[in-house]
Amino acid sequence: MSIKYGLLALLEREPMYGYQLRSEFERSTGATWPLNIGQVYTTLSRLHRDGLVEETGESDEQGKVVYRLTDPGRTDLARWFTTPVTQDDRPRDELAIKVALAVTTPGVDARAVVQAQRTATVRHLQELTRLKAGAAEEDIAWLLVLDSMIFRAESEVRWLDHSETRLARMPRPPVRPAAAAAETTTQEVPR
Amino acid sequence: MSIKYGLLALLEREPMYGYQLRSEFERSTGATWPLNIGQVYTTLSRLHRDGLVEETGESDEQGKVVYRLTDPGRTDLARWFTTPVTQDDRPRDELAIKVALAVTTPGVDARAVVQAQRTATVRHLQELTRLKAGAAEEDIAWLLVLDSMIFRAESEVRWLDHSETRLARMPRPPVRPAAAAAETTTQEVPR
DNA sequence: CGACACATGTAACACGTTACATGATTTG
DNA sequence: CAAATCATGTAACGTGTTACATGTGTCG
Repeated sequence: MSIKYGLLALLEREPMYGYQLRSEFERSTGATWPLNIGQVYTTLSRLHRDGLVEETGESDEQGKVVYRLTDPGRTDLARWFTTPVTQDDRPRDELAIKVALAVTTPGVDARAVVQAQRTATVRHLQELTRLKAGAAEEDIAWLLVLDSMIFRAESEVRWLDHSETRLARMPRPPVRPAAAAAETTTQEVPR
Repeated sequence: MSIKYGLLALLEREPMYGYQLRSEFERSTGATWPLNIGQVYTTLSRLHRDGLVEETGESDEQGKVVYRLTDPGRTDLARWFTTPVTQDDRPRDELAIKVALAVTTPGVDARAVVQAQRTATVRHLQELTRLKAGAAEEDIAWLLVLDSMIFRAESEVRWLDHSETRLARMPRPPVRPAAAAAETTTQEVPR
């Protein structure tokens, strides 16, 4: 969904062709989320099919297919901007799922998972800080995206620390991978 | 991807059938990310095709198709648990994209977007706090997921506030939707 | 000329959602 | 018995990625 509306927003600024849309999108978000060019074309064709964009007469130079917003497209875009993002819109959080399942999966040391992630996230945070130092002051969009990622990474580190202390005062680290699992449950052991 | 490994992790705990996998997954994550039952079956068939799970002889009751991890499946799962989530793994952040594009889209009041989102996120945060108050102390997985969402929502509010002040000391709120856009740029005006 | 960036598209596949079809078991 | 829940699956579609095919324009 984000791509669909990303393209519509860029077209609201000015009519554009596919290749241009990709570079503008990546410029606006500091190439944080590189946009696959194939997807731009398929998304554009769907937007065209649904009447949200139309081709300006290809009076332009050869090849380039320039698109422009239609009125329904403008309406849809305005709706997107005025409607907040809800929990249902957000994708599953892989990290949260991983840690949540780690605590109940036999043979997995949940605290090791948390610590490894913490190292990776802190490293990422340093990279973000470095990027921010070199960012142009007038590139507001990119600065906002950068800050967004920094805030998120910081909160992730805090959550990981919080999780570690919560795991520290817990019953028992799960038993060893292979041996000693049968004497408690005694389920039917195949082969 | 999270689903694939979610299923593998549950199967590491104990062999299960599809319907059971869905309920266990939702129980572990507090029904935060409801799991579509159709997807469970298609994912299971892919996992089976790729040799990561196998059917235990359907010695079980009629109907129920019970799956069990294979050794390659166990290996793949262990790799998932020991490899941190990187930036590339994460999906695009729709909110960040929305705000970033709002600042450069004519006719869109970026600060209104930020404020509307803030209201929605604070409301969500209250709901999460309410949920946490009623959560069982021993349900560690669900508590971790809840905390994860709380930490994230809090950081989102902080970022929105930060963005608002950044937007407040900015050149000019973009011009009105329709009129008065041509006298500055004088681009070719179609139709 | 040859390499590289620009530009458009298609095919194949993975993943995700919604909706439908089908039947067994449980329970009011 | 009727309705709800349990249980498995498929079809259609949207979205995203990777890879390929094809051609133009530019520059060393």
